[in-house]
Amino acid sequence: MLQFAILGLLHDAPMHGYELRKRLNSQLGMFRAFSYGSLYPTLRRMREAGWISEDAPDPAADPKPLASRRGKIAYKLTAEGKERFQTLLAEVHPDAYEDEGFGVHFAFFAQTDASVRLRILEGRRRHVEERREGLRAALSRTRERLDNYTLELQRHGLDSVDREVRWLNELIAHERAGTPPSVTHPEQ
Amino acid sequence: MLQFAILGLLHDAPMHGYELRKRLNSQLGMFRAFSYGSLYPTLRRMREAGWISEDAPDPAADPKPLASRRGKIAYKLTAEGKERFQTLLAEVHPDAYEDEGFGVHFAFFAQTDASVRLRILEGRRRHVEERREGLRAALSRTRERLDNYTLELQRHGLDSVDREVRWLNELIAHERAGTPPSVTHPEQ
DNA sequence: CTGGCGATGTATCGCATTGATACATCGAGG
DNA sequence: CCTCGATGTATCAATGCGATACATCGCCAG
Repeated sequence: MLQFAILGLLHDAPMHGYELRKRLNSQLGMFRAFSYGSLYPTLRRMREAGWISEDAPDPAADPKPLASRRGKIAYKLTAEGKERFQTLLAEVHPDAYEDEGFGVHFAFFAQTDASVRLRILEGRRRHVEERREGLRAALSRTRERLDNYTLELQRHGLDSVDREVRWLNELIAHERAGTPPSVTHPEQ
Repeated sequence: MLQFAILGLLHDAPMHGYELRKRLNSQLGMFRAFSYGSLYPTLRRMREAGWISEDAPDPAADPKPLASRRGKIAYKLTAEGKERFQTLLAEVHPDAYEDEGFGVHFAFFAQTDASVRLRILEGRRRHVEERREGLRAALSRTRERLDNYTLELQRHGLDSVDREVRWLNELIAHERAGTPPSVTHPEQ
């Protein structure tokens, strides 16, 4: 998940951890927030796996006698890392239906095959529809037994799930027709 | 957060852990999912804090020689637990603006003072509006630089944030007018 | 020109949470 | 009778979070 997002961001250009975190939370963080506490351990694991390399500046001449000597580190993809990203892009893992995973995978849709896009969108729709049915059932089952606020909360939740289904339907229709999405409403 | 939710659910009636988890994910889990791995440790901490008691059936006659002997445990609130719930209901902690915290607190709005309801709704609105401005800025800043899919994702995110603001506006208006919410649209 | 302040940057620690799994009982139905 | 799904308690490794520490740099107000 985090690894997939990092691979995708570094695919464009090498980056420092700081920049990486900013983009994670602005571009991909619609559904998810990431902190340094998970970023740096993940970068270390990815380096150990050989996906990325750390481009540290020369640790040569160092007039500072202090023990804490830190330089800026530019992380970039290795050949294996690019390969790994392509593999992840192509596979339709169940994670791609979950809230977090879907957002990340969707953000890289422009680099994916049309068939993969369609399968992920349809899987996501099935996933969301299942949740919708669960909410609907809960709402009609517990109606009259719950107070207005709880009902309103459930109704709002059902509403937003409903909207996502419609959004997915539009995207799927575009995908089947072969036309790109989001040409319609230009600005709100 | 989890503790608050458990206190609220046990306030109605004693419950087993299994039932507790089901309700956490159906009634309160609109924004959040809970697993046993957090439920049981939390229940243990709450018992140690004196807020709940575990009503275990007699561990007396036990013909099974096996080491693993487990009985059903009914968790229920103590007097301190009820007191603790009232305290949490009345305080407007910053957590009440976050996604997870807001959903839980909102679910117990029927048991809260009108002034607390209003302050939480307004704090939530401010919080969501800030996120909306961030998304708007990101969208207009990166337009033209991103592909259609990423733009569509950001637009969808902005859209749902926008809808929540409108929802909160309605609720706040009802709150100020003294009328209960959700009387309007009866069914979708 | 200097002192502070905010952005950039790397890194770690304790704790909570997840997701998977194990184990156990019980009622319904083929 | 026997399996299957719901009910039920519980733990474990891996992962993530939130806070924090530390360091450099540019800018600009006093």
